[in-house]
Amino acid sequence: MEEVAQLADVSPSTVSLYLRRPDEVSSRRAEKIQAAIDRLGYLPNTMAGGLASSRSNVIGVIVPTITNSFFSATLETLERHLRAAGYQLLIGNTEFDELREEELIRSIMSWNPAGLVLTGFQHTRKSLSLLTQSDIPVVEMWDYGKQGLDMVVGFSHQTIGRLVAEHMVHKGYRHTAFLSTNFQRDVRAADRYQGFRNVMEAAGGQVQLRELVGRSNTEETGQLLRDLMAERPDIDAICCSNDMVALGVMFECQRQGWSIPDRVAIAGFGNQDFTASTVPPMTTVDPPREEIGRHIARLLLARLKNDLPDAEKQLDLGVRLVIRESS
Amino acid sequence: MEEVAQLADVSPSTVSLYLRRPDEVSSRRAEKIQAAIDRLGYLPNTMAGGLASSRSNVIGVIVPTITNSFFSATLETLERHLRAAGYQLLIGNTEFDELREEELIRSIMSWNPAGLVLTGFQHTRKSLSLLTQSDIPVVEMWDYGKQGLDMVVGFSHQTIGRLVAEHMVHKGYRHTAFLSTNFQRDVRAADRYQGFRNVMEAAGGQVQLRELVGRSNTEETGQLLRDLMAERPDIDAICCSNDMVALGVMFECQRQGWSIPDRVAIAGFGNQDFTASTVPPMTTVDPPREEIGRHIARLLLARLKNDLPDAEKQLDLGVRLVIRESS
DNA sequence: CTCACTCATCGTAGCGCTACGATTTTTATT
DNA sequence: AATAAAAATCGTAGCGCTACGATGAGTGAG
Repeated sequence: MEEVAQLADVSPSTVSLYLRRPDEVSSRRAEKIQAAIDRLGYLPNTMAGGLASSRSNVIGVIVPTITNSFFSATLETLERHLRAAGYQLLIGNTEFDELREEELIRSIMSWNPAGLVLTGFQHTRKSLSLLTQSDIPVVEMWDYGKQGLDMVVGFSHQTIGRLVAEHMVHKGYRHTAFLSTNFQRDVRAADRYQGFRNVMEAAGGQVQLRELVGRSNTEETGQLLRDLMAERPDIDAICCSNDMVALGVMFECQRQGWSIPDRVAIAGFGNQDFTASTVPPMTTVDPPREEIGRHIARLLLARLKNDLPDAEKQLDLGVRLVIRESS
Repeated sequence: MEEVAQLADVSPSTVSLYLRRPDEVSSRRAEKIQAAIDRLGYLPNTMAGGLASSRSNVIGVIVPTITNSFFSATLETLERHLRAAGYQLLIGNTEFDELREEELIRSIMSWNPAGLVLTGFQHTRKSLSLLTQSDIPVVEMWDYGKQGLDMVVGFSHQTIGRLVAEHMVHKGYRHTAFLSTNFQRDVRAADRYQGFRNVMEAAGGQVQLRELVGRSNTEETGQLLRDLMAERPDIDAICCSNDMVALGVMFECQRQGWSIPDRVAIAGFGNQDFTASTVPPMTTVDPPREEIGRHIARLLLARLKNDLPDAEKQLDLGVRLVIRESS
């Protein structure tokens, strides 16, 4: 910066000002400064800037895993919008472990970030106290309906289960199963199950619950399905905790020669790209992946400019039931 | 830090030393300092530390997209290994745009990172000069065989095409097609095509090339396949640029009643989880997703300790052809 | 042509930490 | 007990920038 200033024949302060608020510098000097910057290949030191101004352009985002098209689509959108506003994302993944989340929060907070985005409402006590003690804006995403720390952008997972169950009840299915990734890993799947079961049982139907042990994996899914159908041959519809599980179920049905939806109806969650093309096309629920990212950026930016009314801090983006031929 | 020092009755220097190299502080003070830290909930300021030591614990990683299980698996592994060594990942995605990559490099370099990980060998002139002018360790990943900037960890995409072609030639297929995501978006798919075509044509076979327009998407894939087969009904094998495309092809075959592999054989790339469970199970090529992450971490850490011999800077991790019933 | 006023530029004092040499304390040796 | 050597602790001077009040240049009115 010193060097740039010398070459442009101005003081370092002016260079700094030019970098931060270019229109407050006369165009004559602005040009000289820009020329000097280009010539020297000068890159400002973000850390020094952050230290001096005691705020940073960092926004931390913590997701369970980035190997999952759900969160990664949100991340990508969020990144695009926040980068456009001059922010840098610091991404951490908890691998579905609350303690890792706590570590990550600690680690990210040491950057004194401008904001923090977490997935869901489940955090350790320590995490909560860390977050409430600092006054960093926090967004909890991908869920809705519980007490949030600050801002919330998501949707209700119970509603998803409810929508699918209502659809299945309407279609006349009563002997159903809920085939799920492990609840311990994916707490929100448990909410979807709750929603599904409440409606199904209220309508006089039954729900058999089966959880996968490891990461959801189409092979294990096939095995679980065979066991389930051997034990409960009357099952006529299966609600899967996500599209990947549903895909595994569809493959197994094809392998066993069980026709979909006549022998058994199937529904997933996620509305992943391939669901439109399975044979038959898959009924699923479309979560607002990108919208979540977009709205988080919006709320966060408004909050950082201090004009976010309390009334708009919680956002339920809803979901859309996509009915196709598999049910 | 000041406060911690006062509470623990030592100087700030000692607190700093304790934080950086705890075993150089007597256990008596170490305990007092830790107690003070806990009591005050002290979190060190990473920016101040980075500024003062003029090096940071940041490692930048730039991938085309994180919405892709290829890169995200590598990212996850890389993150785990580097975090264990005290580094923080700064992730950027280029959305397959070289200019965005340049911007990202600039933005990440302003953090003066300890290292930088890029995807592939294609960069703008400016990017190259930025990278060569600084002495930041650079890793180029997910490719191999071209001239790298510094370290390289990946595998040859031509080899992948070659392996699939050799397998298909061996099985007697000669009227083939290569169905691909857009080469502009995915430059490495073009290498796979080259490898495939070289071998297939050398064996007297033919290759029809078809590129998808947008993001790979199973619906568009189906359309493209129908057109292709209408135009070239003699086609007996299709090599797809990745598993998702191959899945779209398999669905369309099922819909059309074309038996796999009798009417047409199919191969993909990626060895994604679902490939083992499709009907029939899909022939594909397994890339060393996690290994790439692991080895990048290893090379980078060795390099940062200055003991990476030049001979070990380039790493071809190879791939594995996974032959299943679809071909 | 002067004066008050506005806008552009500059100088200085930190931001919170680390590096490093100076100083003090502890330990080992005779 | 005295001394050297080693280990632990401390004080000071920045790291590269920004914030902010001080200074200088430019502008229009009288």
